[in-house]
Amino acid sequence: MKDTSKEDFLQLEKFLCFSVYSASHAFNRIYKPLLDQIGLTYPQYLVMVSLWQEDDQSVRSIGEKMYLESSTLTPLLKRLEANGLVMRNRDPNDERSVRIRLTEQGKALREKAEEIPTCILEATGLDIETAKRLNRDLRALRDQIEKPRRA
Amino acid sequence: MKDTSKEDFLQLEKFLCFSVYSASHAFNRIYKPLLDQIGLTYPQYLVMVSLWQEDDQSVRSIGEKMYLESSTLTPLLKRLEANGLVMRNRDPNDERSVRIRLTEQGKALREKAEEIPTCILEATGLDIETAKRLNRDLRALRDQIEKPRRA
DNA sequence: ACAATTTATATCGCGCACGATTTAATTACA
DNA sequence: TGTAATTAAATCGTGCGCGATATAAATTGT
Repeated sequence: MKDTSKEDFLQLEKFLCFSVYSASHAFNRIYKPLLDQIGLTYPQYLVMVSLWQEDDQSVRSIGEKMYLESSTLTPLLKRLEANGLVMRNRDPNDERSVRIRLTEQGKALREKAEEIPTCILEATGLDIETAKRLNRDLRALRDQIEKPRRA
Repeated sequence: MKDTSKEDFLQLEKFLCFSVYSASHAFNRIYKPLLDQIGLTYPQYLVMVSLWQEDDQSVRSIGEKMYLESSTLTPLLKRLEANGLVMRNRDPNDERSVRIRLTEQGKALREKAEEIPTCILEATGLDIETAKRLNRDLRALRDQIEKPRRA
């Protein structure tokens, strides 16, 4: 047998972390042409999805949901603000926190964005069941990894 | 029912792309403390894994395996070179391409890196079977998405 | 009330990651 | 053979993503 277990272990394709890494980039790439049409980047789109689901969130709240630091979100949100999609205002009840609210334009963008997920699911070639299972397993994996970080 | 199908659709957690996105970051984060010890970043580590598996590759070859552009790899490989882990030399048979070869130091690093995957698998809390299935499904997903891009 | 601590966001530097473009070498083919 | 087309890397600009640090506001403990 040519593949000893050690050699076997070193194959990139055997690394779960690489499959996740490359699948993540692959998603980024199919989303790009669709998101270009509505002027969003992929992370910006995910933030908008979160805001469409629940408007008027603090930076902190968005960060917790997206697993991102303020050092990532602050500039991203400023870009969304510069593009007229959100407003950033200090919370009068707690001047430390900044509330992010959708502008009318930001709300309106939802309509255009709504058809995107269907296009994507099509491109993945997945049946609903596999997609659901993958989603469930990946969430569990992420939560397991993040658990000690949030404790 | 409070969740209409449209509202339901907008939940971030229902987005497979977000699960992949956040799982990818999660992996990055657990690898970091381990990779810090051997002076590699996560993408650098993946390139090194590829080189440990097969030394003396062209930039192009690495790019195809990792799904990365030369605009990403060139600076990354220069950093590996600056750290004394690889050598970059034009291929005498085809001056267009650059061959990447491990230095002795780069080869030696493999020993230290070999224990990492075990630590990681432990942190994921996955049983082998689930890990294998996830890996298989994600590769299939990635390949399906990349297929039209490589055709 | 007030000093010490905690919390929320922002800033900075570094390293990806990509698209668009450039440069140089090779190949195709008229 | 010589010119056009293709190929391989590199360069540049933009936007993440994070750790370390800074700043300012709120909370805690006395």
